[in-house]
Amino acid sequence: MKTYELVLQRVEADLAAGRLRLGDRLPGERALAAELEVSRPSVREAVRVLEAMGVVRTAVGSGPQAGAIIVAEPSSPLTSTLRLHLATRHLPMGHIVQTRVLMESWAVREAAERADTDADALEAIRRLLDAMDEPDLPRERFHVLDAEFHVALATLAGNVLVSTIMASLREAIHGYVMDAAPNLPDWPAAAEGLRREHRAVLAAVEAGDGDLAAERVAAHIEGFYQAAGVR
Amino acid sequence: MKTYELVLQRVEADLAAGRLRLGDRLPGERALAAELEVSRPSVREAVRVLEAMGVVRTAVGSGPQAGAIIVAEPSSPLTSTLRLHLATRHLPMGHIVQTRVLMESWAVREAAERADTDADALEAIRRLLDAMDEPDLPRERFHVLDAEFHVALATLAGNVLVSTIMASLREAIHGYVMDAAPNLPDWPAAAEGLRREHRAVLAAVEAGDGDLAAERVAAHIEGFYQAAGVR
DNA sequence: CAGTACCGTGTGGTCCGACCACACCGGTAG
DNA sequence: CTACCGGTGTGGTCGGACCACACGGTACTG
Repeated sequence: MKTYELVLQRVEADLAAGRLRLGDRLPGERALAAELEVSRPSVREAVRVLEAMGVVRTAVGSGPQAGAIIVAEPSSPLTSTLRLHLATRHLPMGHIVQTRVLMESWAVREAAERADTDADALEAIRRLLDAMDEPDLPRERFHVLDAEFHVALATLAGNVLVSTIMASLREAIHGYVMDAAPNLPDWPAAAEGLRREHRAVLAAVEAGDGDLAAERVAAHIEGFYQAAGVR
Repeated sequence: MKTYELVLQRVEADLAAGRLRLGDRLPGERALAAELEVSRPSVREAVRVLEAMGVVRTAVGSGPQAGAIIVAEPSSPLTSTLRLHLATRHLPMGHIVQTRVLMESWAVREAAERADTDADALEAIRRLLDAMDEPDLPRERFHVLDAEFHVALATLAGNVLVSTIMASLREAIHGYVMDAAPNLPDWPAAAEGLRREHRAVLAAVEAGDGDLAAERVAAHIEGFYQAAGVR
C-alpha cells in the first residue's frame, strides 16, 4: 500500500461517513500529514489525485476560500481522462460517437416523454439556437454553442451521470471536431443544415414525440461525423 | 499554471504526437525533472495524476518492467472517480442504475442483432452462468460473478467505451450492492430468480431477438435494485 | 470616531537533498 | 557451466526550507 493511498482512503472514508461534506475544508496539508503520520509530499500527492478527480479544489492564501475545499465536479476529470486516452489512440473515435448517439437518443426520448420537462431549460436551449443563427459567427464559436446545445439537451433528461458523461465526451472531442471542420467543403451550407436539424430535434422534444426526437438526434450526430470525416 | 500541469501537458503532447506509445517508458523522474527544469516532486505529482487516470503504471526496481510505463486502463480511474463522487452523495444511486439500464439494454440489443457476435465470448458467458449455479456459493462470490456476467454482456456490443463505463459503474457500486444484499428476505430464492433471468437474457441474445433481450435485461436490473432497496 | 494602510499569520506551491526498498544484471567464485 | 552476490538505477518516502498569496486584525491617519 502506497502512502498516498492511505490518505485517499482516509478522505473517502470521511466522505462516506459524512464527516466531510460539500463545501467543507480538508485539514491543512501539514495537519493531515501529522495526523496520519506521513510526510507532507505524500499528502500532497493524494490531494493532487483528489483534485484530478474533481473531488476537491485547492487555493492558496488564507480565509474561508483557501485550502482544499470539497467540491463535486465529476465532469472535468472525465474529460481529461477521455482526452488522454484518445491521445493514446486506444479509444476509437467511432466508439465515442456511438456512445454519444446512444446516450443522447435516450436523453431526448426521456425528455420528450416526461411531462415535467423544465420550461426554463427549454427556453435556454432556444436562446442557444438563436445565438447560433447569428451571421458571421466564427466557426470555433459555432462549435462551442453546438456543444452547449447537445449537453443542455442531455441534461433535460434529469440524470446527472448521463449529462456529465455527455459533457465530457463533447469536451474531449472538441479539438478533434475543430481539426476536422475544414473537411466540410461548403461550411455555410453545412452550418445551415446543422441549424435546421437542431430546430427539428427541439421541436420533436417539445411536441412530446420521443421516438422522432431520438431518431432525429441520432441522424444529426452520425451525419455530421460522416460528413466531416472525423476518425 | 501550476508546475505539475506543465509536465502533464508535455506527456499529453508526446502521446498525441506519437512520441510516446503504449508500452513505452516515461523518462525517469529525475531525468524528466531536469529536462523540463522543474523539481522532482512536481514531476511526481504529475505522474501520480497520470497513474490515477490510468495512463501510466509505475513500478520500482530496474529493468524493462520498472519505471512509469504507458498503459491504457481507462476503467480504474472511472471506477474510483465514480466511487468518490458516490461517497459525496451528490451522485444519486438511481441515476447510476438508470444509466446501467440504458447502456446494457443498448449493448444486448446490439449484440443480439449483429451477425458476428463472438462465439467464444458467448461460451465464456455460459461458463460464468454455470459457475453461478454452484450450490453453497458465498454471496460475495455470487455478486462478483454477477458483475462479470453483466460486463461481459456489455462487451459483446464491441464498444470499448461502453464496456469500460459499464465495468466502472458495476465496480463502483459493488460495495453498495453487498451492503444491500441482506435486505433480500429469502436469498436462496432470490438467487434462483437472478439465475433464471440471466439465462433468459442470454437466450434472447443468442436467438438474435434484440428487443426481447433489451427488455429482459432492463427488467432484471430494475427488479434487483427495487427488491434489494438500494438507494 | 471613521476610514485606510499595513503587517502578522496561515495557506498551498515549489524546491532541495537525502535515504530506503526493490529488481535487474553482470561479474565472480565454485 | 552454474550459482551466488554485489553494483546500479528505479520509484517511494521523508524532512526541511523558502516563496507568493490572501485574509484579518491592528495601528495609524484624517
